[in-house]
Amino acid sequence: MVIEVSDSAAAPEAFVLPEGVTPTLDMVAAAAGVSRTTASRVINGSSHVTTAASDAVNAAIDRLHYVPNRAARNLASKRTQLIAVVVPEHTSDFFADPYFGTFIQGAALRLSSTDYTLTLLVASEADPDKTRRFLMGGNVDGALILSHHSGDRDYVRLAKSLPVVFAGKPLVGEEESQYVVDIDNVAAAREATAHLAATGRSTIATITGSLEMSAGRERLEGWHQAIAAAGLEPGPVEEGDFSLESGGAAAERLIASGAPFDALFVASAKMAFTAIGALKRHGLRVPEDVAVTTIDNDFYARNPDMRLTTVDQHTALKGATIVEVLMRLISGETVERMTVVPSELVLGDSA
Amino acid sequence: MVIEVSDSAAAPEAFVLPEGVTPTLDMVAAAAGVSRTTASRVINGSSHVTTAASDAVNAAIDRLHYVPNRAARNLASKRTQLIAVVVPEHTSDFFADPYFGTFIQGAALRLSSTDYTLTLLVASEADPDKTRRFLMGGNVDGALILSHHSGDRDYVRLAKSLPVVFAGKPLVGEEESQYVVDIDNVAAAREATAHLAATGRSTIATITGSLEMSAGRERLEGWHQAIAAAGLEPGPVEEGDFSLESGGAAAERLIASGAPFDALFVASAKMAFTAIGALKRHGLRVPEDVAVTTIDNDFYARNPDMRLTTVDQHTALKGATIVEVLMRLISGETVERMTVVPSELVLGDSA
DNA sequence: GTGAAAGCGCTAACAC
DNA sequence: GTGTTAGCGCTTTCAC
Repeated sequence: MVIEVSDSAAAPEAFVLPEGVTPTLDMVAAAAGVSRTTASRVINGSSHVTTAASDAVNAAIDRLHYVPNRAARNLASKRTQLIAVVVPEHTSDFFADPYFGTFIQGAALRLSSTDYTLTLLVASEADPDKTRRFLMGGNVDGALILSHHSGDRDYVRLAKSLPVVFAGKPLVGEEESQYVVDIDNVAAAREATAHLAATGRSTIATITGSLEMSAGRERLEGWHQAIAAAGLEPGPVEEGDFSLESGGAAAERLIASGAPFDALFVASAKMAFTAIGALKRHGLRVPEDVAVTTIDNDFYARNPDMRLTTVDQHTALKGATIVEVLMRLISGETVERMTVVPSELVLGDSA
Repeated sequence: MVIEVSDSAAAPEAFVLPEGVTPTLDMVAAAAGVSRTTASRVINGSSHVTTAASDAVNAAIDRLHYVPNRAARNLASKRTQLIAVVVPEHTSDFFADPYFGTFIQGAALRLSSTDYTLTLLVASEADPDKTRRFLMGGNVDGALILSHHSGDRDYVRLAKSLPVVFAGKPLVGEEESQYVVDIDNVAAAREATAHLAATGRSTIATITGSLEMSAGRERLEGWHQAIAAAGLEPGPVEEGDFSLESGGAAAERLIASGAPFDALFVASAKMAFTAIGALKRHGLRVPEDVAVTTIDNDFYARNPDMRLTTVDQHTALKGATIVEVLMRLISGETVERMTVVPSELVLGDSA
């Protein structure tokens, strides 16, 4: 093609990559025989371009292996194409938790089908302002907050000047001013507890998550609701904090209290894992003596020793959904404040 | 300074943020009474600026809450301040693995003390070229490859046009042309196995990792070396693939084979976890009947049922180190092809 | 439908 | 040590 270049016009250079030179939009335009504007239009999928021109540009792009320069594009368009996933710094455990990875996977995968790029922002506790400055400084088009702790208040404020979506409800009120993606914690706990009642258990205890977090409180509420719906009396309650250790510790207290129970709803699989260990150490068989259900279908729930009967909260889907919501927000669409991700009971061997 | 502004020159506006207007470098310069260049110099920490000017600029920055625009900065400087962490798409398990999160944590934390931003790039298997284009298109200053599989060959090639560091050796040869950060797998396996020999065990079996991966092969080699050093005969060998299930399956085969053994080195804690489950199911006590050591001090090794005697490979440190190496590479320093991250034996209850 | 011209906010020679 | 002058590569009015 264009092998016989006459002396006259045409720019042979436009067709040959001068080795090591990154092609620019202008080169593409030249090679396609159109103006830079038209080339830009084609790249950005604008209509109002003849198919002829469009084809020529695309051909040139392929030929030159053209890749748009993000910095230039962002500068001119005043968009960054970057969205931040903000994670808390401290909890060393947080990163090792399968929840983190799975969530990120869902988010990254959803994002990879767009022009957006995900950046992981570790919220420095030593210098919280650094994170805020980065977010507010026009470095990102939006943010996903993947934390649940005290500092959340700051992010709620941040939401006033930047599209922000929370994975799970932040503690503080102001429900009206924040976007949240989460499962229905009350319903999930209700379902897990109802399963225990449905299988004939009469005294259902619970180990709660941190009651400082809405997930903890809501799951406790779900437990209450299911018990009431089944016409039972609430069994003993022990408070955990969603950590691995707290599950076993709470189970120990439950046993030590002497209050009898033949079923147990634990607010998370991570806690259920150690709670069951404690039950076994005390000679209680699961599910024969104590049937156990929980929430999260992660490693702890699928562990080889015993597959738990649990509520799968589709963490990867949650990650994808939160991205979805953020994208809508960024593009100016109207979005529900609360987006509920479906969850479902998965039967295992613990109940 | 410049408090008494006369009617004449000076721009009072420079001191007041016109509400909702993002301050630019020019505004900072104006407010500080210097040229844009000087302001830029101060921001970029260049020397050759009087402290007076420097102070004035910094004061203006604080007053205006100035944050540099990354796009503009990147465009002008031809740097992106972005480094990509490339992870494989497929292995859904990969993300849920504590290794992933812990590694990312280390990398992100190290990076947060720099001006660089980390972006997570999920290598699409459907369209591998997309990942390559993104990386080659001048979108990032460097890349960390956190995969170990077949596709690695592509990244090795990529390393020719972009600073790239691998977490763990890619399979393919060409050791001379790639930067790698890893523990000494041979030494780690040797140490874990030597511990078994040192505690008086005489027949040490092993469950290997995938022998398609250098980590798998090297750990097997370490096992061999330790056994030879102890003057023992090699025990039975079963091949796993680093997956959770493969550990249990390999242990079953080991038992089924009838070959006796009183110790077992498993190439990863993840596999050791299920392998021990299998041993127990067959009435073998750990460590009484079979002493077990492994590699990785993650959740699987610290599980509440039994803390394993294992080699901690300091995954977070590895993440930080790999960033360190990449940063050096980017800044043009000479770096060793291979950087070894220290590892150490941690005693538990399994051996 | 297409192009010309004007920047986006910053860094980097190059003079002074 | 500091300012002036050009762009970086792209999007985007605004005419045509």
